Amino acid sequence: MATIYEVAELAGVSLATVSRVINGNQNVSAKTRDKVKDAMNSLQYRPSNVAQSLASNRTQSIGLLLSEVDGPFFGELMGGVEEVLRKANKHLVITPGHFDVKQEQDGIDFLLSRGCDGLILAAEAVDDEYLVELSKKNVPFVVVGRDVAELPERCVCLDNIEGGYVAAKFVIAHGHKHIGYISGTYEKMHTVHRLQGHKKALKEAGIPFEESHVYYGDFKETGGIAGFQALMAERPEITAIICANDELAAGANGIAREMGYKVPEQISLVGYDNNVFTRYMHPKLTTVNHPIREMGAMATHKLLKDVYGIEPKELKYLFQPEVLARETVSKID
Amino acid sequence: MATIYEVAELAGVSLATVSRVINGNQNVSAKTRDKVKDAMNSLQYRPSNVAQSLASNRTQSIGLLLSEVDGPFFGELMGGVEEVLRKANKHLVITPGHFDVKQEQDGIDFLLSRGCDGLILAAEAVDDEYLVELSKKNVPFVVVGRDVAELPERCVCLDNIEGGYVAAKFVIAHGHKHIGYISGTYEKMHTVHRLQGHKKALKEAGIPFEESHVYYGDFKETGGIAGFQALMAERPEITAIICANDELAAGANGIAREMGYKVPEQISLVGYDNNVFTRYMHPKLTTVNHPIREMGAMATHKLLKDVYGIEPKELKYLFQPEVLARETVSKID
DNA sequence: AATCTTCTTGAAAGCGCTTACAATTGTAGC
DNA sequence: GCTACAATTGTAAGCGCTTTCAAGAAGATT
Repeated sequence: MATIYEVAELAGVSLATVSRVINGNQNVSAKTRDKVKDAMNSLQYRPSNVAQSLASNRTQSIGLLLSEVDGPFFGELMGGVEEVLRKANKHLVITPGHFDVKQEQDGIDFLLSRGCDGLILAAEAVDDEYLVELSKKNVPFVVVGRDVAELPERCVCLDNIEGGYVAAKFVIAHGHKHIGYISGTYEKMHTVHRLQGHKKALKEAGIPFEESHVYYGDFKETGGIAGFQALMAERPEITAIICANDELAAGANGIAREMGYKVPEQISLVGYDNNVFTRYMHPKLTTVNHPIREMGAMATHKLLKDVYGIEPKELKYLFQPEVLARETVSKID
Repeated sequence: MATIYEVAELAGVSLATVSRVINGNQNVSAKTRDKVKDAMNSLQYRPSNVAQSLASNRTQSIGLLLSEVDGPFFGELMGGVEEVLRKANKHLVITPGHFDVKQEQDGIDFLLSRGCDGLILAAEAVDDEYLVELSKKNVPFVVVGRDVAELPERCVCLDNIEGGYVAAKFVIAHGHKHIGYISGTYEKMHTVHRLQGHKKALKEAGIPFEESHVYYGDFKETGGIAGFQALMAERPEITAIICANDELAAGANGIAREMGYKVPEQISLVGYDNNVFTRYMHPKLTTVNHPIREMGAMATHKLLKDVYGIEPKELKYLFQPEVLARETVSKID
């Protein structure tokens, strides 16, 4: 691989001049520029990113920490980030945190030692305090999908209270009065918020909230299955179940069919997130839209502004969820 | 961010010694090592990956080129690669090629200029020749999901002829004689191979192959819809349709239901790839397993061996597909 | 005690670039 | 032709590390 020295020599100029044409510096005469470009071409020269980074203290790359590299949710997030970055000619370094505090911290350390100019953190395991500490260290970053009170303008998130609220309201508007709720792990703030919005809608409708209408599981299909079984066994009056995410809803939908319940005729179902797979479900899942792709894109815009001064068209930190009415909620009286 | 100089000074040793302890070199006395480690801790020192890379000409990272960063198929591939890399303490740099020749080439250039020690290429758009040229350039790489004849031991792929064969054989064994086939874009080798295997199975069973039983679409849900409509309109005797991938099958399944066909009672369906979403489908899709996660992992092992001399347990270049019998194929007579 | 080894350590070059700053060239005005 | 200034180019330091080579320290051997 040719280096800048060889290019300089072949073109008969100095290193500095070659560096200038690499970086599009205007203070180079057209003639010189052509000479250098010819030399670069004939040597098939490609600047070493590593050396550039060391010298300039900029890597032109953004680090993304997410929980897992597969899965529909994080896939969309990545897609949103990647698209914006690509247009800005910046690069993406991804590292998974696997829902684990230590791995998330290691991931952040890795991205930093890797010289990322800024970070996008979809961190779920580390606590707020850790992020607040990080923010004091002069590391540009933005958090996705989580609202750290001390860090406004650093968090891009979904209004989960509203999400829980609109889901419940939608079901109530369809005449349901006995509404089950399958929740994910309770520790997560977004779980708490969704349920909080749920309760708010019940209250507004004058429906008393009952703790026994709620099942707490993991965020997986299995949780949906277990939750459905438990709720229907103990509270058979339930006519609708709202799930804290789509995987739970998919699990519930599957077991409902197996147990002989007709969805939505006998039992209505609502998901959350609008994962891509919901369109392959039957009946098509009514769910709450979680615009994670747009949120990822927005987080990227914000970071691009902070780090490179690239001005975004608009900036928005709180996204509003809405119900996507499809086929799993029926009207009853 | 502290540098190695500061650590050296605080510990009262030279740069070289600090470097040795960073790299776990054995020729450092325990006492010195401790001094250095203490200094590193108290300064919160973290070596600069960039500087290390420049000096050592190794970045400890592997580049992965794939078509898209979201989507179940590539998600699983990434997952497989990432897991193996993480265990080997190497890092992953991902770049998407978006099914486009230019973007794939740029992606490879990027990964190279980025100093990746080796590449994993799930390249679909660039031609074989390009890869053969690349192989002459002393760049360690392995190709996933594609068999370049000139590059044995560099390609990890699925036996797609066998895949097409077992799918057709499975359907034939269930008594079907009029079998439709929804194919993806014909230019891709794996498409050709799958259809080739399909024909082989027909031939063995004494069923004449008819060109009008095949529909060529894209690889998306839309192709499945269009294909299903076209095939059923023109060849209503068809009782089973084999699709070149799961998305096509999902499309076919959806439109079948809409058109009032019962799957599998009236029409049987087979997919290909075993994407994760197939488990959310109803009825659950009978499909051909494509162990892309394992293939990604295997490609990574091979590269780890070539680049860093890490010996893998086993190496395997050709994976065998098999039919996962679920709920979309019925027995007829 | 003198010599030979083996361990540890340090000095210094260099990885391929960027970027002040200095030097040179070119241009315009007189 | 000369000066003043702008445009262009070059010099050289330095980014933070690795690594070769040599030197010094400590043990082993006679």
